[in-house]
Amino acid sequence: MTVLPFSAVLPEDASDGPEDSPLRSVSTAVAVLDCFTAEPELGATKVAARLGIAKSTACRMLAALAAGGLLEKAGSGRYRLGLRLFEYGQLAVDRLLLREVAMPFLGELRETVRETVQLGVAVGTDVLYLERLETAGAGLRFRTDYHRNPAHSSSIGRVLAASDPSLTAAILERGLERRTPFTVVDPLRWRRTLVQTREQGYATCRDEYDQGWSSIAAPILTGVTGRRRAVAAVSVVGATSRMLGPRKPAVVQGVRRAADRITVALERASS
Amino acid sequence: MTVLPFSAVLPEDASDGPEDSPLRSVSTAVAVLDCFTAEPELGATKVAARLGIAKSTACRMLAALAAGGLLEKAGSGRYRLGLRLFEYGQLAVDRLLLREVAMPFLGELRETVRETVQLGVAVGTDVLYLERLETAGAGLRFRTDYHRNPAHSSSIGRVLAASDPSLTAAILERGLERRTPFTVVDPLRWRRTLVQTREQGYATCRDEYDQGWSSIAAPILTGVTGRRRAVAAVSVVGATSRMLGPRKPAVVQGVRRAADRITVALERASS
DNA sequence: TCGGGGCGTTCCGACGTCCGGAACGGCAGC
DNA sequence: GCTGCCGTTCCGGACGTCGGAACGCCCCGA
Repeated sequence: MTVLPFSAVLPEDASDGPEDSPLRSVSTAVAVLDCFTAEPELGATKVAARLGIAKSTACRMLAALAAGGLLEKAGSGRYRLGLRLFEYGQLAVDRLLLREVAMPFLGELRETVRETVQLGVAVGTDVLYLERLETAGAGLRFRTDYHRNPAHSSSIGRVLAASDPSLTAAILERGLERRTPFTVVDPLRWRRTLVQTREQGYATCRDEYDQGWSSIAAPILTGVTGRRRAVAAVSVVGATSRMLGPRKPAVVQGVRRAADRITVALERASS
Repeated sequence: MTVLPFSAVLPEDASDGPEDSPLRSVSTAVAVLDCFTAEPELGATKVAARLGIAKSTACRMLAALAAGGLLEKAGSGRYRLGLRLFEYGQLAVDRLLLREVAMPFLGELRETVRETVQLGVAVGTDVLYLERLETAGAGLRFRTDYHRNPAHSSSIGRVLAASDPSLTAAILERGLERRTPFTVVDPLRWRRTLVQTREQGYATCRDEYDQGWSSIAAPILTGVTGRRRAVAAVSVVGATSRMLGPRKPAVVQGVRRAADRITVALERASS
């Protein structure tokens, strides 16, 4: 089992670029799948328009993907992502040593802080959440319907960027999109948050993604001493008043402790 | 949002049959993906051998899928399932009304019984677990590294088959594979468990999949009265002594109550 | 240190599969 | 009932794709 897949950074997004790789039909099939990230249900016409291919081609693609279970046919000729993708996805993360090792510590952290706990990695310039443990008794429930965030407005993203110059560059090149009035969109100020993150050993994110919600993250490190890099990060997210008020020191300590213990456990397990 | 994808039954497995659908390369690409359900890591040679295609073809397929993020390249030319599949999979289940509606009730059920709680649907002749809520204080932890079971040796599968003759037939046609000395492999006896399930309104499964572990399941129904069908099922799984001993009535009541409430909530939400 | 085997990758020509346009059939709305 | 929209099917021509063989690499054993 491997700690993490290779493409932790820049897995070549290729949102609309002309796929120049071989196996054109396979490439377009993947592009067809990608259409369903934005829209939950799509028909042949819309897919064809979005990809600039013939309607008949789109129709064949949809049918072929549905035959393989990657898509499923809804009633009126529309399609949606299939459950087989859920299976594959579960297999993919189950085989990640990182997740397996981190899980018990995430559970403990949730018990300690009684807030939502997350485990995230970088995928391109986004943060992908491999795990999210919710807690019942944390007042309002945190939104659970996303699994990917722009890295710049996330405490996990900040932690990951702080130890990875190429990720930092990629994020800045993509641009710091404003989500709330509090999102840090000035490159210089954003870079300063990274410096602070390195000094403190943890990152915070106050109201920058969803107003009223803040998070604190700490890095899970790998590599030899002196050249350590964050492969992932642990974060706690909750209402801003609970995160950055009087409880902040306790939360910070909990997050850092969990991340450090996962780091150690990961080293032992991958040896 | 839709309650459940269409292919709740028989999404055409086609494990090794000669794909007669168009888009041959897409079909083989899907077949390549399928190879990774059994093995976590594969190279071009093994994929080619398993599918009976040329090594060069397999290599191109792997490269194309990796370019799309569905696979990721491990160090030495080997590949594994990519994190993008995890994303797609999460999207697929997030868009299921069933899961969204069921979640709070599953959480409550876990608090009540303090055991692992599952939500499952039928996929072919297997049960696919859409959600599994573990509990910290339940003694030994239940194995968490699978998301798909043969339906015949699962209480959820029994509940689903009990209200679906075509699923029953498909399961029997595939054959009742023995997993433990307690697995019901006699078709007649197995049919009787379905009858009992219908009479009781819930199903049990004692030591049939993993010795020492048993489960109790109740159906989530849909459709008009008189012609109701189980689209999914809730189950509680734990050590056999805790499941089928003195606590059994309490567990049964809890499971049935949760399933009934999800049924009602689903009707209201999809109207 | 050297040689061999295994593996992933690349190259090439011939084959055949896939693309795009147009026509068909079903559905919903006006 | 008509009309527009959409998913699906059919067809011929173009070009992407397949399989075999050769290459380079790494690992293993001598």
